[in-house]
Amino acid sequence: MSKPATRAYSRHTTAALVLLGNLIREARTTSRLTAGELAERAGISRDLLRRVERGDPGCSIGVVFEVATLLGVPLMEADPGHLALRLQHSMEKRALLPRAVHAARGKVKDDF
Amino acid sequence: MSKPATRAYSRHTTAALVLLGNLIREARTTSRLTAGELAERAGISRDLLRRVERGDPGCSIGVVFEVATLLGVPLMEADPGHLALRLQHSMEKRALLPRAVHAARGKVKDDF
DNA sequence: TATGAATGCATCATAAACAAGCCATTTTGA
DNA sequence: TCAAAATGGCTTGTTTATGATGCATTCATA
Repeated sequence: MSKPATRAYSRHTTAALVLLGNLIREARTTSRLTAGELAERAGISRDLLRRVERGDPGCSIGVVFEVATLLGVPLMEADPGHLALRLQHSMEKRALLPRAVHAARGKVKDDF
Repeated sequence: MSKPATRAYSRHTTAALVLLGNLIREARTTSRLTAGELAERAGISRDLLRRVERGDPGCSIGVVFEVATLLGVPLMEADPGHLALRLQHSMEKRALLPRAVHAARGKVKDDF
């Protein structure tokens, strides 16, 4: 009984997922690692790695990011090494932002 | 008995997750959307959105990416709009790559 | 400064991810 | 070519994420 995907994903989301999966697989083959080898290093099953490389939306984001990290596939950062810096800035910025948002009565940014 | 994260994540992975969560929350507050409103639009519970904004590694990557997409938070693409193009290139490239990797006997890219 | 609203955080039931194992098929390199 | 190895794709049982609910706390704004 294959689950009938109770959740819907936008085209953009699907594209991002599949792209990330492709990048991971490319990086793995470039590194000459078998699926079994990489799965073992990542501490996951070979089956799960297969889903990751496919861009399965149901995979845990932590697992996907960890595999990408193991292979050196860039995640959020535009230039490598800037992730930590961006995170720091983000944390500082957050301290300044309002902690709660009350329902907007006027116009809401709705153009998406 | 909540088992405390049987899985281990690297520092880099955690940073990327928290950063993405922060970006999502910043985008939400900037758009003046409450957690309940955004959760409803994303088709998820408010509780899950909270975990997403926290950078919980256990969240489905599809859910996280979908929320980010709803808010316009860039995912893989350096410049917006290039995701589809990158995906296309990736798919073409994949057709040329070897489909199986046999265990390397020589030296393996192991420097990570 | 009130006060209605938003958020944080528990708990519990349920749906879904995940691991393990197995076999068929494809691929690589000798 | 051919045999060993890698991959694809199931299935089953266990672990875990998720939704629903409720409540305490904090916040925004009138």
